[in-house]
Amino acid sequence: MPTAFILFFIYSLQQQKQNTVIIIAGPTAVGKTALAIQLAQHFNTQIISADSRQCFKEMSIGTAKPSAEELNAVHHYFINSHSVTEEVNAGLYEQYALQAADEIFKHNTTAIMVGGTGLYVKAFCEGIDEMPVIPSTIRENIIAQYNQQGLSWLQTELQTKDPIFWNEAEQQNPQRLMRALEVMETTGKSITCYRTKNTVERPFNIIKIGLELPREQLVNNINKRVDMMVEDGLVNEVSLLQSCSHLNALQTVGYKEIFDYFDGNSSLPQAIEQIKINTRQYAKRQMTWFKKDKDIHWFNNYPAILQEVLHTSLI
RNA sequence: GGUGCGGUAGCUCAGUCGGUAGAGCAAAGGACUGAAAAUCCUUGUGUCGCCGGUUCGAUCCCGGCUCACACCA
Repeated sequence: MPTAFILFFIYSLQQQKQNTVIIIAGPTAVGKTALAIQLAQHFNTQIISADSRQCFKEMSIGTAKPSAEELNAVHHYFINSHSVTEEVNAGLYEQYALQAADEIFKHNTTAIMVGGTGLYVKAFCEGIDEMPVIPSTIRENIIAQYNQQGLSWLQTELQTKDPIFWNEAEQQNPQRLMRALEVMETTGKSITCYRTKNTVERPFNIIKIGLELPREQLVNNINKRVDMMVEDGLVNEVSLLQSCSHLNALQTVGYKEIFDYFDGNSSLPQAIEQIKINTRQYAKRQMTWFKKDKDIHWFNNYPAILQEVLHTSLI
């Protein structure tokens, strides 16, 4: 039983509440999927993905989804559950994942969550504040004006319309500024009014496990995986999505670089190299996020642990 | 062999009318409550090809060498 080492650790953390969600976090290409499936099989339970891109059914190769066999072996929530044309965000994810956990707890006391989207994991564990629904016309209008008039226009808008937010804002970050502006224009209230910083107590245990690899090894995994994606037909997958390239779902490593290639802005080898670089940077951002979470129990060099434990079955 | 152009940060290059240099990218670190595989912030990095000359002082001017590229033979 290769997951023995981590299982032993999980059992040592048993708590008072009946139900438990075991969360596997970590950077891309570290080996989260394989561990999650082993754990799910051990507990005879199901998996909730916490990945903001694998939920899209049109995007498979470039998002490194679990294989068909893996999906067959263990039921996954939030994989292939949405279309790229649908809006998916952290608030929606919280609701979706809580429901999925409820479903699983009907038949099991343990659920597995796995994914690299830190904000989604946080929304699930701690809750995310109720926010007003923004009419799409307001959002589109703001985006259009920003594209036309630039950052300084956005900055002036916020300075005059929402000075409370402005004082604590990332003043160079257009996405954050546009978000605050759309809330102000919709409700007349500052987005800061909606941020309670309260964390919700969930009616189940949460055990967080983080997987980490030495930098060099992770880069190696990333490079190999990107080459594999290309062999598996990444270019073709992306070509089928060309008409969707403007959608949020397609603002994704592995897709935007191939769009650049289609647009004649780079050669294919250049695009592939850029995917590797951008994936590396993405993995780094993931680590920056997860390292801040003091509840995560880290396992370094997990494959090496596996090798060690394979022969000394603890369970 | 001759002519031309070049050799400056890990990469692509800018620059110094002579006072030992700076952009982009990469890299490293960080932030992040409805776009989060997104978005944003911070930070280095150097025998300025080698040897000599002129000069108080050379990466810059001069001479030689060397390497790369292009063209001519």
